[in-house]
Amino acid sequence: MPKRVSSQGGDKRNRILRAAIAVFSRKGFFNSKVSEIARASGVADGTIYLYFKNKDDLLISLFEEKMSEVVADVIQRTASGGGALEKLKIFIDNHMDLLEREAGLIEVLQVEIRQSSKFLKDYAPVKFFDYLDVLSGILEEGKRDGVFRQDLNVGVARRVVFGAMDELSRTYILSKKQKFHPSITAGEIFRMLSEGLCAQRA
Amino acid sequence: MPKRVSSQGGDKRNRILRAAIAVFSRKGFFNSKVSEIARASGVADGTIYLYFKNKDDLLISLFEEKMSEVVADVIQRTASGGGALEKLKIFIDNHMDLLEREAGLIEVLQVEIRQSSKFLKDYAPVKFFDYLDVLSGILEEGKRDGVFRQDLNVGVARRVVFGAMDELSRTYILSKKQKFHPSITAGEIFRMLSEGLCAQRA
Amino acid sequence: MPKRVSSQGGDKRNRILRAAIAVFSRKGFFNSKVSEIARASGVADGTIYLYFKNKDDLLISLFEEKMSEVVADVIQRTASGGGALEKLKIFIDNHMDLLEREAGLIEVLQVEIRQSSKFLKDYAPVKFFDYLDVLSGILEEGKRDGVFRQDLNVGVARRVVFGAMDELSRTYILSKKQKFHPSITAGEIFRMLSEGLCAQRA
Amino acid sequence: MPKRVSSQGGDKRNRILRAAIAVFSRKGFFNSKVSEIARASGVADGTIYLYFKNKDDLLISLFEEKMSEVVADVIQRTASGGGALEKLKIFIDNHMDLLEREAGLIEVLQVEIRQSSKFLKDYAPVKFFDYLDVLSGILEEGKRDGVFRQDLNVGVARRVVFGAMDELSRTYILSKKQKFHPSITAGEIFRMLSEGLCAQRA
DNA sequence: TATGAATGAGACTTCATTCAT
DNA sequence: GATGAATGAAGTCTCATTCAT
Repeated sequence: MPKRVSSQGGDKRNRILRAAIAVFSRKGFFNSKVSEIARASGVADGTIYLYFKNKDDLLISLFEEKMSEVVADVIQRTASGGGALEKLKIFIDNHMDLLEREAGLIEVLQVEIRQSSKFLKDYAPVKFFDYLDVLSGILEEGKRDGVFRQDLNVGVARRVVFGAMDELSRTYILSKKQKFHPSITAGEIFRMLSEGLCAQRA
Repeated sequence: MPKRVSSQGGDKRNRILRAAIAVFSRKGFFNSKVSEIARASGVADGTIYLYFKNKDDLLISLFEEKMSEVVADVIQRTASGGGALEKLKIFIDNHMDLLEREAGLIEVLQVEIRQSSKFLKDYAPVKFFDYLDVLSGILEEGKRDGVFRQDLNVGVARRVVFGAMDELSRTYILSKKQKFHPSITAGEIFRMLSEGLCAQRA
Repeated sequence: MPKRVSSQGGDKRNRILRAAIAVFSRKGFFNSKVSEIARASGVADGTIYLYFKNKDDLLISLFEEKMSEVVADVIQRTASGGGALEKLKIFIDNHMDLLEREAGLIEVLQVEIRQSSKFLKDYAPVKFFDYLDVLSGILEEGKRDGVFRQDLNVGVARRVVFGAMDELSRTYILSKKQKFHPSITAGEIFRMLSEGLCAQRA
Repeated sequence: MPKRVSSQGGDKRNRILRAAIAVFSRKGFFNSKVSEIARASGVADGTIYLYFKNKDDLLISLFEEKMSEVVADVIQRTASGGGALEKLKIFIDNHMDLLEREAGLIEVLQVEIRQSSKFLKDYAPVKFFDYLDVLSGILEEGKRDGVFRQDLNVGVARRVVFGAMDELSRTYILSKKQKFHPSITAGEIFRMLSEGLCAQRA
């Protein structure tokens, strides 16, 4: 297996990864054929097995590597936020913006990875937890600074935030009419999560 | 094809449906074999095809029928709530409670059906929209009564609510340690959505 | 198994036979389903097995019984012919006329029975030989009376006659435009076989 | 799909085709299993699908390709005949001779292809018509040259000739005792068709 | 006799993976 | 490293036949 870092930038391994995102996002993991990814990458079927152990490994590698970039990126972006609330806004904006910047990737994550824990033996989506941990960090900071409620259960809250973003992502992806523009929706989500649904505080 | 309505409750069609829920929820749709469902139902492989057109149809039927019951049930339950806020609480409580009452079903809905729009040709998960529509009704009522913010975007809000519940459901299902008990979590979700994350209103 | 001769005329066994002809002639033996024949007969699937041992037996019985009628009929018809030549003409006319009187039956015989010797174990199409024997009889009579050539090989000749009629039958059946009307064609066949292709005798 | 033209004569595609002829001719199309053809070809089941779309395609390809050779060959052979009558004799001799040279092929053509028009959707046996067209050409030539009757209906006549040859072929194939030797029979057929059955012209 | 739900063997076909070149 | 023809295990589905009613 060739080393991951190649001398050339437009490297074969990356072409396969990119093609896999495209194919998986279009047809789903189980309906995608390895030969299809090979064709889309411009390599032979067998070549894929020089870079990845098998089809499962292709999906996992894809997720791990791309998610690493996403996590590193969102850490940097939120770092520039003044306070927890602003950081949360950046996080949400960024997530929804990924829908446009990395449409295929998000689509794969949406449907494939979240069920992968069930189908792929012995796989824990570490990078997904890293992503959630960024959220936890923001929420903790907010609690510490008195911006968020002191009795906030961060474990639940981070899932509420992620779930909201994620569901709107799915809506966006599946909707053919594309009713919500992701960046506009991001604002709505942010307000709803920070202020709540109620007209006035109980 | 035998008639759908049988005099006995423990009818063959239902046995297949129940077995399918169990198998699909354990291994996922694509990893489930029809023969496995047959074995679990105590019928021959061919018998499944007397009641369902094919494997896809089994999944869709399962979803449509079980979701119909869930929708009818939640409509009735929320009807008893005094105001929109109480109805919302009931809705969320009920959703999280389904995790215990209908564990397998929820698991199937989680991972399979929601992606089905992509994989199953010409299938729109009508019953899922019915479920969301119940939420919309509650949110609209809340706006009308001044309980919820007047500028609430119901289309986004219902997805935020559903996404939050759904993500916590997944967390619950996938977690082997079962950190959050669903009913306790329901309270957290409700508070977070109604009041927001912030310590005080901006 | 009920006795073949039933008290009622419009008997169940006959309904099945008639339906089988219709179905086999439309889709061919291998593409026809027993349940389809049952439906077309207005009986239950299982009922067919009260009258016939299995699907093969249905085909064979159909052939034997209908062919018996055809043979008996053509014997009677040719008996009225004055000489061998006239009898031959009657035989050919009758064969082509069957295409209209018993379209489905002829179609089944065409494609199914003649290969049956290969597919159906231990089956000799006795009735088909009876039919050919009628032809032999005519040819022999013609030789005896000096109407046909003395050196005629009857074994070959009867096959030539039958093959010609049969091929034109197939043409008629398969042709959607129905170029040849069977009775007109019958005349052509008769002339060609009796006089030959040549303009004048060598 | 591997390229059709291989450098070696004993190419994989051809091995499959040859095996298919053997198996189809022995058991008939519907009773032949793909796995049987694979075994007879010495390839894996899946390999067949690298060269042919499906089982139907295998039959059709077999027919088209082999029949092309037969047509090309008979065109060349008849070309050497002096007149229409001699050409007709060559045509008939050749057809009967195929029974020995290409026994399996003829057997497949006999039973399978001629019914295929009914069972295989959207398939017209073009090559079969090409074969008949060679006959038409000979008959037309004979009419033009005054060798054959001027009032000969070529459309019917070519079917009479073909039907006669074909029926004798079947007789030969099915007969276990092999009463008629094909080449001897060919002479009988030729005489019968050219001169007719009658002792003297009516 | 008649029914038709149930059976289950077996067929076709797909496709992840391998390995000789 | 790269190829892609070949493999063959495995899955979905069909349908002739049975048998309890």
